[in-house]
Amino acid sequence: MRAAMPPINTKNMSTPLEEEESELRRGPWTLEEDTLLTHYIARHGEGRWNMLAKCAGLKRTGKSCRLRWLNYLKPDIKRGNLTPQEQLLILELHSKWGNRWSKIAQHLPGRTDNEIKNYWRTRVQKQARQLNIESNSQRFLDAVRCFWMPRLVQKVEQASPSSSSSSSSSYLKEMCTQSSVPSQLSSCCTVPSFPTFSPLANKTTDISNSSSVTTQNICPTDSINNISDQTEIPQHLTGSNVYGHTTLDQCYNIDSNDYGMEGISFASMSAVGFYEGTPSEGNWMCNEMSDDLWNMDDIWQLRSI
DNA sequence: AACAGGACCAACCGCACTCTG
DNA sequence: TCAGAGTGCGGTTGGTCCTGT
Repeated sequence: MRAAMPPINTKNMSTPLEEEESELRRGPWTLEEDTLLTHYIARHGEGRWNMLAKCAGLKRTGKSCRLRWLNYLKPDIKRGNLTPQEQLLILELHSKWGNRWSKIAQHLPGRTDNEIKNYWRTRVQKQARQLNIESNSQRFLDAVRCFWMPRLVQKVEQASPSSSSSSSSSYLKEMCTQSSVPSQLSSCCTVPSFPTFSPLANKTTDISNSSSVTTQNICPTDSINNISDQTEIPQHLTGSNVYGHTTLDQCYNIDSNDYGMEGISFASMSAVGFYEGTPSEGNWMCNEMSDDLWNMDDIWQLRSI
């Protein structure tokens, strides 16, 4: 992900004449506008955005000012790559709430709904396209939960074993301590328990020690999105939980240093019925996927067996 | 070096809901 | 109760940057 650059954009600066001609400015914000907005809010606070825009001397709509403040200028906005924890959280919360970006964003401090939405559209939906699966389909949701999320959990553990004090990992920890598996999550595959704050397990297990890996059943077959919107986050992820009936070896390559879907085998996908297509021209298997989540070598190797 | 295509992300749009007078 | 203003949200678009050829 590229670092967001300050909105310095002189070519979009209007001349006075142009400003007279068009009452309201549109397009990228200038540094001057950002300064005006920031200083005004620092003095008078947020709210009444239309009035604020006028009083601050901004030739912008109130909506535009609000969006700029909330998505970019607000002091607590966190910029830069989403951490594996955050990605995991997004996947999990999206599986529960769907495209409720603002609601999801509430659980990722410093991240905006817009940023999360962009992440979903550019990264997650890309995977769905390459799998020839509708990103809003249950099949894709299942794939995410059974294959992608466990890998993110691994990555989180490998990358920052002591990060449990962060807000997101604390949250995830909390998730694992709560239980109540939705009845619709019947077992269909087997995956390891994840250590500490895995949202997928309530057992603490060293993932690096395969002998200690325990299994649990989790299967997202039914619509997770149907889970009550009123349910607080962790309640559907629980101790016994979520991923279907293939073995650990089938499910993913535990030695992979990458995270996400990379390293997940075609065989395992097929085993649980996630992928029914065949590698062919134009589909995801034929694309180069340098930064993608599925390991092509594994896929072809397993297909040849 | 130039170009094309894709990825990324800031910003806009339209709609729905809430608030206020 | 109602109309208009304000606000929030999700979907979409367009510009910029990156990468591969």
